[in-house]
Order: sequence, then structure tokens, then C-alpha cells
Amino acid sequence: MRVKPDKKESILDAAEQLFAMKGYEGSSVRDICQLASVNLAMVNYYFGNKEGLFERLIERKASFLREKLQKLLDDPSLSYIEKVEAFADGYTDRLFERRGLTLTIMREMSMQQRCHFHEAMGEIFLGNFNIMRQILQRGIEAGAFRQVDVELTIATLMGTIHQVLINENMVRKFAAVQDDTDPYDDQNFRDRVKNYIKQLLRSYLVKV
Amino acid sequence: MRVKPDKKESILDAAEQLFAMKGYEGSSVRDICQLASVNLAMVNYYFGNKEGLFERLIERKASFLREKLQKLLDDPSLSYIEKVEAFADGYTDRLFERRGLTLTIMREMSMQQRCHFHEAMGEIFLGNFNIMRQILQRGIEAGAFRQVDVELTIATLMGTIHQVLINENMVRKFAAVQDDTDPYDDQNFRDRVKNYIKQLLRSYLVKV
Amino acid sequence: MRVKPDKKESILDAAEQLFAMKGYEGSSVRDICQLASVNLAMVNYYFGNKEGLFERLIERKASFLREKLQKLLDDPSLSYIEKVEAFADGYTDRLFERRGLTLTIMREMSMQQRCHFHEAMGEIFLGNFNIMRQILQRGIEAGAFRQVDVELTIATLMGTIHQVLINENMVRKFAAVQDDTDPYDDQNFRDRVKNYIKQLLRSYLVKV
Amino acid sequence: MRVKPDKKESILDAAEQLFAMKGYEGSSVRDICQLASVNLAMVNYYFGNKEGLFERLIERKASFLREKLQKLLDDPSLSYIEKVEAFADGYTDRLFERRGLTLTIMREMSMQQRCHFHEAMGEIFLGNFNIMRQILQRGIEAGAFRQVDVELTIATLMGTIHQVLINENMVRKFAAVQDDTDPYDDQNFRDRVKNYIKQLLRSYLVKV
DNA sequence: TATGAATGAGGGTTCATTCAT
DNA sequence: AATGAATGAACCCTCATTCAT
Repeated sequence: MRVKPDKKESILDAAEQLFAMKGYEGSSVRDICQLASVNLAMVNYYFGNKEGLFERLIERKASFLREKLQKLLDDPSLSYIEKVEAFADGYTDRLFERRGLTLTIMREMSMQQRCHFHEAMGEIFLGNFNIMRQILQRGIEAGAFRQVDVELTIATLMGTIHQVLINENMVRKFAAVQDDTDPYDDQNFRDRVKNYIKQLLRSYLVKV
Repeated sequence: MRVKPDKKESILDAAEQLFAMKGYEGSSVRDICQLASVNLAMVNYYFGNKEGLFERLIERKASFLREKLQKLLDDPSLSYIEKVEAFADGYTDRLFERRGLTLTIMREMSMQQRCHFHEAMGEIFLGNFNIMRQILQRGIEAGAFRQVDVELTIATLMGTIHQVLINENMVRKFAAVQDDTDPYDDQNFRDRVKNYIKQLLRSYLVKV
Repeated sequence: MRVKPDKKESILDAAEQLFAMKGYEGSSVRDICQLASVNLAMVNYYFGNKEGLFERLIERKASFLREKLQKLLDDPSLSYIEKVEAFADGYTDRLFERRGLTLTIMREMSMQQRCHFHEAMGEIFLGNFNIMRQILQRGIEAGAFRQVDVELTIATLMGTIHQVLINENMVRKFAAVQDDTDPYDDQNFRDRVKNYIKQLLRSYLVKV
Repeated sequence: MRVKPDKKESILDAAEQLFAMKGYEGSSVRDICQLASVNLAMVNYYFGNKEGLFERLIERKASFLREKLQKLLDDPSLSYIEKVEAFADGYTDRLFERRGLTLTIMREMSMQQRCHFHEAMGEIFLGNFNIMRQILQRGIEAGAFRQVDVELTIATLMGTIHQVLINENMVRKFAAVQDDTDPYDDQNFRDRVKNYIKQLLRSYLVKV
């Protein structure tokens, strides 16, 4: 072969895909290795055990988004509502693109099984959460926003997107995409979601 | 014996609790039976198999809420925004009270495993979905609401509540409840969520 | 209901049918009771346990044939070869009619599992075996038959019929019966078998 | 270790032995693995499942005999009756040597359980069946044999041997072997059976 | 006499993991 | 670095049987 495909990466990709479709416990190490075309023992060899594989998967995701959002927070050229909207856009794009992993993480966070996962997952979550919270709080302090419920506003932002990600069947019905197309890859639908969220937040946040 | 404890119900209760905490696959029939203090074979005796138990669990939930919401839709004494708010209140209460099952269902709906579950779960979901949709659409037609994105508005309603239900750890931080109290049973917090959602929707829906 | 169907008999009938099709271990007490339309506990109530049911099934078969064959042995109006042929005819008819039970017994006799069954089954078998042996031995002593291998001759008689009973698929091919007909109920085929056996035995037994 | 015992083969040997004694359903995978001194999971590892093990067992038997018999059919140096006798000898030897598996197969063929086994088993059976049929038919056409019932003649050949194999208890009585000896390994008894069959067939087939 | 509920043992199978090579 | 063989625990489920009524 010309390019040596990184086995470690193959396993992570396969795991991400299978975890998304079948859940953590529903995905056997055997299936993951078969999908990744590597030997069964490689998971334990590279990641120690199945849980190590999962944790590595989380870390892989954690990196990029926060830096981008952090810049947003500090950008003096944007108004508060523009920052909110930019955050919403970036966050939506990110979650749509990493839909599988997002769902996997959400499922794990809603369980008390494998609680040590929560730490790593919580950090990712909390990072974005705190950035958004600062944007909102500063906007309120500056008088640009009303005295809103900051934490629940963030829950709305995240929850709306998650809800869209969860109900693929339902989305398929009202997203007006072809049957063989992934609605989450459809630009029209993604724009619709982004515009909706921005309008919703603006209605709620901005003083009339 | 004085009171005959209904074994069938015990099993369902135990399953609801364990599924919520550890997921469907993470909960073994053994564990469920042990928690319910019944013999291992009773699950198969009463429900055929583990999947039958799950389906029965779904059906048990399905019953009450929809009738109540349906009445809402047809109540002529309420304005459109009052209907939306009443729906939000009822839905929030319901999901808070049945938090465990709600999370279990959400997790299953976000997976492609055990797809035959989706039918039963989808019906529950779709029922509430359609009622809310009708309220919104009629409100729009009547000119009481703006030309909003109906489906995504519903996603916001549901998604916000789910997001709150998922992140127990985070909720605990900003809900200001005592450590040993279930924040979802705290009346202050629940009212906070309900008020937030109503205000959010009112901001978005009602013309200025 | 008008005629009260004998439950005991219903169970025996159902068991005979299921044992024949699926074997002793392949037939669950549940299936038997369901086919017999009786309560699950009736098997243990009437027969003690599953093995008792089987033994009772054997006894039910044991009765009729031997008496008929015994009369044959003592009938002075028949020649030796006529006795052999009458025996073959009667035996063939009997085994064809009770095909299921015959197969069940054969299977059990060929296993070392549940050896206590062998006694009851062996008696049935041995009874017929001994009658035929006497016929043959007396025929040899009287000079009507050649000095043949008596025991193996009986094995041929029984084995040929069993072989025909076992291979239903093969029989169906060369028995020239309609697809929906039980070849063992087809008179032509049964006559063919009977004539074949008689001719075979005559060729072997009778001096030229 | 010096000699590496083939685990796969050990399992097959153990299964052959247990299936013969206790039947397919009466032999648990646990028992088989214990007898073979291998881990419980090895059956699934090597054969997929218990049925796969059985099928593999059949295939292992299928190989040798037919080639030998086929050569017989085409050997120009033998007369028709010599071919029949050679076939009978070879077939008897083979079935005596593989008594356990023969009984197992016969039992399975006589049941409607696990019908997919029948294909593989039927092929083995049919192969030998067809060779013998051709020998007989050509002998008849050549005028060496009488106009006999070909199919039932084969049933007699097979059935007689099977009958001897089934009734170990009875065989023990008239085979005149020591109590601790397997009568099927006794050369005298085997010769007796072979001679009997050859004489029986010659009587029936050959014109006087 | 007859039943539905209940039991404990054991069934086949899959799992994550380890080991010798 | 990488593998195929091997392991023991646990999985869900079915079994024949028993018990209170």
C-alpha cells in the first residue's frame, strides 16, 4: 500500500461510527476492529481497554471548537448579539458535523454508568458553556440584553440542536430532503436551523 | 400476607429505574429481577423477553399525558398563547416527574439499535408533537403568532427540557438546591424552568 | 361441551405427535400441553413427570400387536412361510400406522440417555422378536427353511421397514404419491413394501 | 509441549461421542467442551455455534467412503454380484466403524427438527444410495439380476445394518462376545453380519 | 380436579480481555 | 508491532417442576 493508514485513527473512526449507531455497550470491540480492518487485540494494545478507547475518542473531539469560540468572546469588533449569533452558528455547525459523537456523549452524560467518563465529557461541555455564559452575562451587564435566565438560555441553545440531532426520522419528514440524503448535510436545512436559533435568541435576549 | 405486591409492577419499576441509570444494555435482567426481588424467570414469564419488558414500559408511560393535552387544544376559553403556556407547563411537569423514562427513551431514539422500539416511542412523541403543532399553526393562522418555524419551536420546547434533564451535575450547580435533594423535585427550580420556557416562547411567538 | 375429551389421552396424543417430529428432548412439556389444550401442570399431575409421560406412551403401544402375532404362531392351518409372510404383513401395517411412535422408540433405543426407558421399549421389541424367532426356528427344524441366520433375518425385517420410515424425503421421491399425501398412508406404496419384504424373505428362507 | 493436540479435532471427537450417546439436544456444549478439555467458548470460536459443530461433524464423515464405492462401480473386473457384495462389505465396515455418527445422523434424519441439517446429511446418504442403485440397475439390465425392487433392496441393505447398530443390547445377547468387549469391534460378529447380508442379497438378486 | 404463578438449574451464546508467539 | 488462539465471566432465555389456591 502507498499510504499507511494509521491504525489507531482507523479504530477511533470505527468506534465513533459504531458508538453513534449502536451505543457504547451495543458496540462490541470485535465489531469495531472488524470495521476498522484491524486485529481484535489492537484495541487493548493501543488503548488499554474499551473504556480507554472511548476516553481517547472524547479527547479527540475536545480540541478545536473552544479556541474558536474563545476568540469570539474576546473579539471587540462584535456586538453582544453578534457574538451570540456567531456562537450559535459555530456551535450548530460543529454539532451537525460531529453528530454521531455528540449523540454518544449526550447518552453517556445522561447515565450514571461509567461515571468516570463524565469528567472528560463535562470539561468539553463546560468549556463551551462558560464561554456562552460570559457572553450573555456581559451583555446583560452592558444593558444590551434583558435580565434573562442565563443558564437556561444556554440549555435552550444546546437542547434545541440536540433535539434536532436526535430525531432523524422526524427531521427527515419536515426537512424536505431526498430520501437518500443525510438531512444534516443539507445546507438548506442547516441554514434553517441556524436562522431559527438566532431569531429565537434575539427575540428573547434583546430589549424591545 | 396482607398486601400482595404486584410483581409485574415491581419489575417495571425496577426496570425503569435501572434503564434510566445504566441504559438498556447496561441493565441486565438479573439486576432488574434482583432489584424487584423477583425470580429471574419472571421477566420472560410476564413480558416474553427483555425487549417485551421495555415495550411494556413505554406503553405504561404513553397513556395519561396526551389526553390532558388534547383537551387543552380544544379548550375555547384559552387564548393561543395561554394554550402554549399550558402545554409547556404540563409537558415540563410530566417530563420532570418521569425523568428516568424520558432519558431512556431519548437515548433509544438516538440509536439505530433496536429500531422496532422506535415505532412505539415515536407514537408517544409524535402525539404530543402534533398537538403542539396544531396549537402553533392555528395561532399563526389566527394572527396571534408571528410566522414562526413551527417544528423547530417544538424542538426548542422539548430540547430545552431534555437538556435540563440530561445534565444533572450541571443543574445541581446552578439550581441552588441542597446536596441530598433531587433538583428535579425542587419546586423552585421547576418553576424557574417553567417560567423561563413560557417567557422564551412568548418572546418568540407573540407579535410586538 | 358435549363429549368430555379425555385430557390424559389428549396429552398422550400430543406427546406422541411432538416426540415423533421433534424428539423427546426437543419437545417441551409446554408445547405438549399447548397442543393438547390442557394446563401446563397436568403432565406432572397425571404422569408425575415428563419421563412418566413417555413411559405411559410406550405402554399404550405395547398392547395389541403381540396378541395378534402370537395367534399366528400357534395357527396350525398356516405353513411356515405363510406364517412369516403374515407376520411381515402385520408388522409392516402396524409400524406404518404408528410411524411416529416407532421412530421415537428407535431413537431412544439407539441412545444411552434415559436408559430406564430401554426396559419397557425392549420388552415390546423383544416380544415381537421372540415370536418371529420361534417361527423361523421351527421352520428350520421342520426343514421348511434353510439354515439361515435367524437373528439377522429379523433385523432385516425390522430394519427395512424402519429405513423406509426414516427417510420420508427419499420415499417421497420414489413412492410416486402426490405432494400433499402422506406416502405412508398410500395403499399402493404400502403394498409395494409388503410384497417386497415377503419376496425377499421367501428368496432367502425357502429351499430351492 | 511436545505434541500439540488439535483442539478443533478434540471438540469434534468429543461431540461425535456425546451426540452418539446422548443425542444432539441431550449433549450440552458445556459437556462437549469438558470432555474435550477445552474452554466453553471454543465451540463458538471454531464452529460459530452448536449447529455449526454438528454440520462440520457431518462433513468430516462425508469424504472417504464415496470415492471408494465409486471406484467399485467402475471396476470392470468385477461381476455385478461381486460389486454388490463388495459394496455391502465396504458399507458394513464403514458403518460399524463410525457407528456413533451413523446413529446420530439416522436420528436427525427421522426428525423434522433442524431440517437444514437434512441437506448435508441427505447428500451423504444419497451419494451412496445412487451408487448402489446404479449397480443394481445395470445388473438388471444386463440380465444378471432379477427384476427386483431396487430402492427397497437398498433400504434392506442399509436398514439391516442400522438395525444391528441400534440394538446394542440385543446384539450383545446373540453375538457371543465377552461382556467388556464392544461387539461391533468383534471380527467374528462383523464377518457374520457381512456374510449374512451377502447371502441375503444373492438369494434375492440372482436368478436361479 | 385443576390452575396460574413462581422457581432454580441449566441451556447456548457473546463479551472484553489476555497470552504466546 | 502485531496476531490468532484462548479464556472465564456474564449475557438472555427456556426448561421441567412445584406450589398455593
